[in-house]
Amino acid sequence: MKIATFNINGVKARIEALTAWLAEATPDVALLQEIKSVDEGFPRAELEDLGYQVETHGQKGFNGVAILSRLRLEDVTRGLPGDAEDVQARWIEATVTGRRAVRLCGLYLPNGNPAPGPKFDYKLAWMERMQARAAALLATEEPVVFAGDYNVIPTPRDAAHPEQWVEDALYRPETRAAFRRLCALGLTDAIRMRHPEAALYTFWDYQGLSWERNNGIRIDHLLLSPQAADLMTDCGIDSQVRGGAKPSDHVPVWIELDA
DNA sequence: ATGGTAGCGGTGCTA
Repeated sequence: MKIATFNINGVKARIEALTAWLAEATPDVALLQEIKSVDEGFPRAELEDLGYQVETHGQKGFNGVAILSRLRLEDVTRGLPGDAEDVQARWIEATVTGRRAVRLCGLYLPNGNPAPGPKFDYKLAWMERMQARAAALLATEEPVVFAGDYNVIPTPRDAAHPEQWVEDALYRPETRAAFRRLCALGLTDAIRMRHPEAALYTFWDYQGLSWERNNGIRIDHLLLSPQAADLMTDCGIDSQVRGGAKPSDHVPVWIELDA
């Protein structure tokens, strides 16, 4: 079972790039972030025509997450528990069953800039809520995958120029500490399990010739429960997508599970 | 060097 995460930065602007990547990469499941669309505006038919079940959690203008799956999705839930006042569409869950059932969490973690400030406070509070949800899911001892745009640069190795990020909400000590607390629950960073030392990135800014200069950061992650980590046979980053036509500023990251 | 790019939606915000 191939599971990918992709921040597509606007699903309507990206539908051609998205369908081209799906045809090439053929993931069984794609977790999308920043669809920037309400549910009614999502280009559902184009993706259903490729054989995908489509589950969306949209919002007008900003944010928004979705799951595409060629295998049947069940028990779909929308929204991160823990704050009834939070209207931002950043979390969706579903169970996908191949030879085994896997619980999927698709997430778009808040950016948090400028820091300090209310947006940074929201980011840290959101990470605390994710901590609670992850702990609850880990207690099931089932395979669980937490995939998405974390807006977290975990270590200096995850940025081409870490010194440029020291004041940024993606790299501040509080952010990195919250990410480490998540990992300390027993989650495994799929890419780092397979490639502990490599300079690998998933985002290159549109500005300043970042792609041409490989001035990237690694902020899109798949964190695996112990039972999911046991099933992983491969993983990768489709960085070539960043060089394609009308690209997102993020690229897909994927895992293969023996499930 | 106080800019620069992109999406959404129809202005300024978000990233």
